[in-house]
Formats: sequence, C-alpha cells, structure tokens
Amino acid sequence: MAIIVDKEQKKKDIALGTKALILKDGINNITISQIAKAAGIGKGTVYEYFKNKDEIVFELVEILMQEHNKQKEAELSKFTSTREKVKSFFSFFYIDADKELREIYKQFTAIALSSTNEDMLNFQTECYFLYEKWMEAIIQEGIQNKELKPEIKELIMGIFAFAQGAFIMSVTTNAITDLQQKIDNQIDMLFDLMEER
Amino acid sequence: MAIIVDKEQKKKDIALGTKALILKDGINNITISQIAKAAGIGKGTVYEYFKNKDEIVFELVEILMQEHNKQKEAELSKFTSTREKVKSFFSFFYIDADKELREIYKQFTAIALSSTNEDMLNFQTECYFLYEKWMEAIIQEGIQNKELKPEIKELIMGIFAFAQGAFIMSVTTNAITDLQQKIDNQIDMLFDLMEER
DNA sequence: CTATTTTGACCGACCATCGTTCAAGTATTA
DNA sequence: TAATACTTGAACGATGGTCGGTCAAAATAG
Repeated sequence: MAIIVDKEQKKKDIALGTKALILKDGINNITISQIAKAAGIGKGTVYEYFKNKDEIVFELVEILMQEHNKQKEAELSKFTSTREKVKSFFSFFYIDADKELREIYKQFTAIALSSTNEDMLNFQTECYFLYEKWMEAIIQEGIQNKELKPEIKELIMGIFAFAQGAFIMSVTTNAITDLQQKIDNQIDMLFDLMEER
Repeated sequence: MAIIVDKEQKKKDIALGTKALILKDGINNITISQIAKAAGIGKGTVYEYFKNKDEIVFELVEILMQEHNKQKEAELSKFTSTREKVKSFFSFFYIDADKELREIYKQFTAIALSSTNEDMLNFQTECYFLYEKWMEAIIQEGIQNKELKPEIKELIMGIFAFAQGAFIMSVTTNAITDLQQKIDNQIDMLFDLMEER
C-alpha cells in the first residue's frame, strides 16, 4: 500500500481553495485550469475528485451550509420571542454575514435549475425537511405558550417559499430594493394576525 | 440598398424554430450548430441575431410570455370572485397548458441567476410591475365590494414571491409533490383570514 | 432598358479556447 | 524492489464565436 488520502477532506480543500475565485467571477466564467491553479493541484487531479465544475459549487454549498446551520442553531436559541426566532431564521437572505454563502447559493440554484442531479435534489430536500423541523419546533413553542393560534403553522411554512421567491426576485429584477423589509414585514403581518390576544 | 429583413421578426422565427430543441434537451445541452440547423440557417447567421445561446432563451421567454399575458388577461375577466381570479392568476405555475412556457421560464431563471444582463433585468422588472398592477386591480375590486378587508393587499402581494419560491422548490427538491395544492391552499388561508363577514 | 455598383443578408471554414482523458511519472509503504 | 495510490500536464476533441467572402436585390448611371 501507499499513501491513502482522505478523499472527502481533499474534496473540501479543493472546493474551499476555489471559493474566492467562484465568488469573484462566477463558476461559469472560470476555467478548470484556473480552478486547479487556485487549489494548487494539477488540472487532471480536479477530475479525480469532481465530475465537472458544477459539482465544485455543490461541494461548496454543502460545506458552507453545514457551517451555517450550526451557527443558526446556536443563534436561534438566543432569541426568546417566537417572532424574533422566525425573523432570525430568514435573515440568511439578507444579512451581510451570509453574503458569501448567498452568492454561492445563488449560483447553485442556477445549476440546480438547469441540470438534473439526484444528489443535488436529495441535498436540497434534506435541507428543506431540516428547516421545516426547526420551524415546527419554534412555532410549537409559541403555540404552547399560548402566544400563537395553532393555525399559524401552515402559514409560516409558506414563508419558506415566500423568502426563497423574494430572494430570487431581488436578484432577477430591480423591483425589490429592501429584501429585509419585505421579509420582516411579511412575517410581522402573519404574526399580527395569529397572535392570541 | 439590398433586401431589408425585419430583424425583430427573424429573431422571433429563429427562437421559435429552436423551441422544440430547447424544450427537449435544455439550452446547455445543445450546440450552436444544432440551433442553426433547427432554425434552417447557417451558424454564422445565428450570431447576426443573437450574441449567444442564452439570448435565444431570453427571446423565447419574451415571445411566449407576451402570448401568455394576453391569454391570462382574457381568462381573468371570466372569473367573478376575487379568490378565483387570484387562483387563476397563479395557475401558470402548475397547469398543463403552460408546461412549455414553464420549462423555458425555468431555464431562463437559471440564466438570469448566473449572468447579469441589463435587458433581462428590465424585462423581469416590467413583468413584475405589470402583474402587480393586475393584482392590485383584482384586489381593489374585492375591497370595494366589501368582500375583503383592505389589509389583504400586502399579504396578497406576498403570494407572488411565495408562488415563485414554491415553484423553484418544486423543481429543486423532492419535498413538494402537489404544487397546485400548495399554492391554492396558501391563497385560501389568506382569503379566509381577510374576508369581511 | 441595361449595365454597373452598392448594400445587406447569409454562410461555413477557420481559430482559439476549454473541458476532459490518459499514459507517464512520483511518492510511499511493504 | 515492487506494488499501490495518487498526481499530472500534454494532447485531444468539441464547441463557441469570428471573419472574409458570396450572393442577390436594389439603386444608380448611362
């Protein structure tokens, strides 16, 4: 036997090594050669770890999302009011701290829309269910405290799609100038309707 | 001077000539040569009318959207209840009749997310404001009839983003099985909350 | 009316680039 | 040394995009 490299770790290293480049120019505007150079490996080696350029963005999203999820989980526990928890949850779409992940996520969404990839589908599905679970727990708390009417559940789940859509619109149109205001406002309206008084 | 062709018309002809191919294989999986062949012109001629492949999808979206908007405008006037009008408005995202436009729209969204193009941004912005205008008119009617509370306005505007987001999710995850049910349900919930009784 | 020139449309051979492959090479361990 | 694991960049093939040239219609000149 000879060297055994940790394939998963090396994938991560390569992806992270090209992160800056992908953020700056977008995956469609950079070449495999540039990627190899940025990651400090040979062109052929890239193909030992990734089938194509798109998969590198996928790997990056997975890494950064996982990190993000950890932070978010900690963050959520800091808030006491249900409303603030929900707002904090969706802050991903506008806070400056998540700017990089957001850009990668944008590029990843473009990829997901134009190719069909089982792994990507499964990843996105898992994310969806994870977030749904979180949100359910948050809401449940509010309902048990008698802060909220039980009917809020499905409405709040709709905020997932709303926030995603608003984000896409903010990128693809000039019509949405203040995404945070848009999202927070929607959450406030729903909570105002659903608060037990 | 020599022959003068209607450039705009020819652009449309070329785009429509490749529609089937783009629907079948996706713009990323076909070559300019294939496009030229499908449109019955030489490869060089494609570049007389389009800067690149993406612009052909853009042209197609413009053509089909315009057509779609005409039909939708007529369709909307057929419904009497505000709720049905709103539901009909968003049926674009699931009805079988709009399947083709939806596929083109999907590919176009991927393009819009990965490149920045002034013209595309403006087009999407115009669409957004047009639909907003329509929706405002529909809602206004309901408010004046005393069917609806005035507060519904902003909530319904949120449905735009919701529907867009739910559509994206239905394509990029396995979590959304019945998009129509999801959209209709959200509309029903909002209307139930906002109906004057 | 005919010949000549001008012009716009059209085209496909050509070029440069880039994704992908693979045979050769290097490093490590037994 | 030999076997194994991994790396690599030259080479290949495909494709997006360019460009010089052709053609036919229209304008103009004679």
